Amino acid sequence: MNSDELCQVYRCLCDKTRLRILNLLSDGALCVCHLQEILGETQVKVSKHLAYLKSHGLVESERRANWMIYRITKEVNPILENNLKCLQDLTSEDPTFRTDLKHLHEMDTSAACCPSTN
Amino acid sequence: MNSDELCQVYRCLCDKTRLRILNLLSDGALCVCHLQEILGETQVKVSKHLAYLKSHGLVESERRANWMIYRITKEVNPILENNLKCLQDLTSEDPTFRTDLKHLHEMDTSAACCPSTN
DNA sequence: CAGTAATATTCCTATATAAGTATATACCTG
DNA sequence: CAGGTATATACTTATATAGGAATATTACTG
Repeated sequence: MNSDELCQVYRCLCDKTRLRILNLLSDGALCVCHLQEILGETQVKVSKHLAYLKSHGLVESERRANWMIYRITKEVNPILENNLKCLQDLTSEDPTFRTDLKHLHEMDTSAACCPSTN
Repeated sequence: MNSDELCQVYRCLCDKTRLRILNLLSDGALCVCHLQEILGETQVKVSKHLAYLKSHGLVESERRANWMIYRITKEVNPILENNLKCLQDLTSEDPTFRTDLKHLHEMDTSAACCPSTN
């Protein structure tokens, strides 16, 4: 990785919605509709931020029927990995991250779109 | 630190000139003219990026006669500290960072503006 | 105090990007 | 294939910010 790619990773990290998405995906893959529900944001907004993250290689996606499942890219960028750990440390301090994760864990994962339901 | 402050740190990190500055300052305090010379950028550009970093608390400055000495803020933000370490790891891979540090070490530090000359 | 050096700020323009509205695409079901 | 659901894209507007030119500020020197 060079300095320009590094800047690009930070550009991905400097938006709150994207940080929230990455925080949630750190816990495992999720479909757009679940992200949308947890974040309480519009479909367009979530979809566009996911597209941004994907276009810069931080996440990857896979279609399952109607749903698109997003996950942190498997060969994780080391810088990203490092910062995702920081995010987890912040979870205890920041109410947004904490509440997001709480919602995630309370969520019904029996729906067809749930990646775990395979 | 909360999620908004975290975003702001990443905003500081997502510009190449600022990353180069932080990389150099990781090695110790420097005046604007030295940064300017090493980076090969205009005075305005360097000064404005330093102002940006300062306004968000990543660096602090101190006047010494005609010169302004900038350094990484002493009570370093843990996220910043973590990423500065990553920068150091990247130094071996990225030509820009490496060359900047090389210039720094070759620089004449006997000038009046040098922070070490105290 | 006049001149000079170092640095900061103001004003301007160009570009990236965030977010909304509307529309398109992909896939499933009957 | 018609209709519905999930997701993506195009278009538009507003805002942040990068960078340049000119100017202001601060401090030193004689």
